[in-house]
Amino acid sequence: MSMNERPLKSNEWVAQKLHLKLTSGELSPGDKLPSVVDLAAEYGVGRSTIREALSALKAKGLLDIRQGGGTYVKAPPDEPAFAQEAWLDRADSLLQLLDVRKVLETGCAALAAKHRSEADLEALDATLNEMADRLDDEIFGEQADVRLHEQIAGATHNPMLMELMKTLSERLHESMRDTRSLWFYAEHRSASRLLDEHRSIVSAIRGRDEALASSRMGQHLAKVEQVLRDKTGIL
Amino acid sequence: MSMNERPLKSNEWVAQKLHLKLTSGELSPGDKLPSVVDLAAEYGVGRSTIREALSALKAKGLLDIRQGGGTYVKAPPDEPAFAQEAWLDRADSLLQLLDVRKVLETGCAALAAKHRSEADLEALDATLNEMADRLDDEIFGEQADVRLHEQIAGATHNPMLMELMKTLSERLHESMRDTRSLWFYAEHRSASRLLDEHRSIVSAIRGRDEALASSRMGQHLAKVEQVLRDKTGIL
DNA sequence: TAGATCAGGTCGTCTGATGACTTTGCTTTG
DNA sequence: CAAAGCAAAGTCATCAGACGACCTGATCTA
Repeated sequence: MSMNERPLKSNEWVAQKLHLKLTSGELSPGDKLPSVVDLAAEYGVGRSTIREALSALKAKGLLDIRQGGGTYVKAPPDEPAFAQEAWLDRADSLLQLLDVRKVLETGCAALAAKHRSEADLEALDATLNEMADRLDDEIFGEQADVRLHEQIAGATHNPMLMELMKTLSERLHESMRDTRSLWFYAEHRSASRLLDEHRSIVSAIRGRDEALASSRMGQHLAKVEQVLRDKTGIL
Repeated sequence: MSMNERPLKSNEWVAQKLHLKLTSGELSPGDKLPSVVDLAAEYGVGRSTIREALSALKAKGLLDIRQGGGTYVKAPPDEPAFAQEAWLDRADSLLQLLDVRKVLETGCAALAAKHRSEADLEALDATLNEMADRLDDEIFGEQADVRLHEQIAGATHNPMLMELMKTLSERLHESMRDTRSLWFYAEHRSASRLLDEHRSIVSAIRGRDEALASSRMGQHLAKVEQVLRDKTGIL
């Protein structure tokens, strides 16, 4: 029954929805949007509301509205990547990047313990099992690692944290591209130990123990950082 | 020659006119614009046209439109139009916003405990003393509160965290602009209790006790959230 | 005095009507 | 047959009236 507890005004809501379709690639530059009337029907709002949303997106340079012709997706203003994530550019060093990661990941672990659903647990288990099955596959191991941390962020069911983690993770991997790669999974022993740590984190999330999940994640990241320190000169 | 004489659409024309008044200083940050009805009369167009123009300017971050309250000129964004923080728009609800805040602030508290300098401590103490001296000044109390949390973020010496906190904090206050205001400092008792909590957090930071600083910050925010829940219906 | 109530101002949205412009497909014409 | 002409449909642009939601400040009441 409690269907509408929307903190956002309808026009903002529509604008966000459309903005998502633009950035997520569901709509590509050059594509034509449905007519105002159709959009109004689709989102269950009036035409004025749609027009306000479109005007806002147009003001941001995302849309091209042609009278009588329709509404089209404009080519992104060239440098979206740079300006978009301004906060990331504040990083003076990899060390700071890792600190932010620690903050976000421990927080995610705690929130995941609080909000995780059964489906989240299943997904986490599946990833853990895959990791166990292919302990010696270095490339796969790293991908699964990334995926596991993504899933933990996903288990918070908080879109902002997921976005933040995703962006940070990309930047982190980019920063370490040269040095990181596979050293981490080079030994069976390391991979095995990592798996144990991951399991214990997931276990805490399963048990809904926020503090434990957070601290285990913290310790895990500290160890990763330590290895990074020992095996490479980048810190 | 440039045949750029295509007649501007009314809404664009109005948006340009208003934009000029903003950038030319004829309207300064904080100023209140005429009502939609008045603007419509002034420019000889319909209300929808005015609203589309306002929506566009709002999308560019130039205006603050408050339902029932009027339209106000926003402080010009430091980083011009393009420094939009995409991650913030992912928020579906105030609850999620508060969760992110908890993650960031507890993390900041821990990192502040690790990295704080003597100068940071002095600044924190100064703010605490001011809060103590003016326990009954509600407006000042709130400003000092914001400042204290900013200083804690600053004590991490991590520009990314400072940026994230600043952006989040602005958004949070905007979201709660309506309901928050001064209820929190309305009673001497509340202000006094808050001061104690803040002192204990700073104390943990001084002692370089990361875990303690983090948990105290967490408890502090939980209490704030509880008050928010009790005193207002917005959660 | 503190809280409840009320009224006026203002934003938020829907809707029907009308005009302007673009696209498209069909028809006319050389 | 092909090109020009034309009419209809599709779509954006704008207006005006009506209502609801929300904020503020003044008034009333316990």
